[in-house]
Amino acid sequence: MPKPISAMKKHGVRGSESGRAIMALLDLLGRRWTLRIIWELRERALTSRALRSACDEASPTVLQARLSELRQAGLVELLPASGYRLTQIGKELLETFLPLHRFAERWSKGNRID
Amino acid sequence: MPKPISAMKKHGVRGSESGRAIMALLDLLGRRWTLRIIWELRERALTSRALRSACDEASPTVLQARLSELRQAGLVELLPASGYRLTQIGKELLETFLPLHRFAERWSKGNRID
DNA sequence: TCCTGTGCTACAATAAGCGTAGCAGGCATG
DNA sequence: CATGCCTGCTACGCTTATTGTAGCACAGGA
Repeated sequence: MPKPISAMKKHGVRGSESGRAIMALLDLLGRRWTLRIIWELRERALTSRALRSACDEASPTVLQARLSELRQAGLVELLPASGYRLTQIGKELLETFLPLHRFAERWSKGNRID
Repeated sequence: MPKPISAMKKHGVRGSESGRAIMALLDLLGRRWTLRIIWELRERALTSRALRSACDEASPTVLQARLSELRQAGLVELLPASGYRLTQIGKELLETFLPLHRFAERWSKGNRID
């Protein structure tokens, strides 16, 4: 880790001090459940509890933490009516790695997971 | 986390028991330094120490762990001569989120990181 | 009021990550 | 052989992140 989180300004993103946006983004996405959350929100808004179910009953502690970070980053927003959903730029992010889905299939075929 | 890591067969990938390749992939990529490592290997092979420098002097413990996982997943290989580099399918993975670079720039402009 | 669902949080325990230091092996040079 | 330097890799003690369980306050509907 570039810097201890506790040394950052509240809500900062590790790697951002490098001035390289890609580092900050990779760091943000490289935290547990972040990618998964974005993935689960790919086609519909979800309430926090529905999201938790979708994420295999992950701990609400981390989920809330990730949701805060994602909202802070402007990638996810909370609508009182329908729950959490991707923002416009959040959807753009999703689209950049939608091909990942097809890749995953190809990859798992040549890769003995268990 | 779907299951405690210690409950998995050695070298398994969390999420793989769901039968959904994308989950296993998202989980693999959603560990610290994994995305960054792939990124740093995008255009050249690196020795473990060079990779460590590139990754802002990250702890060798985690780096080695990630490299093992990535090799296990067939995305990275170690060449005695030149060091670590992406495999063919590893490069394909990289290409699926190369657009991330451009996205990161766009994203950071509308996002006050610090 | 009572029930249900929402977003969210406390808290203790476990697991992951970190930083320092150092290992064995290969391979050149003296 | 001895010395030095580089490689991949690991031990270990400490800090941080994540987990799991439980529960909060609030809002709406019956």
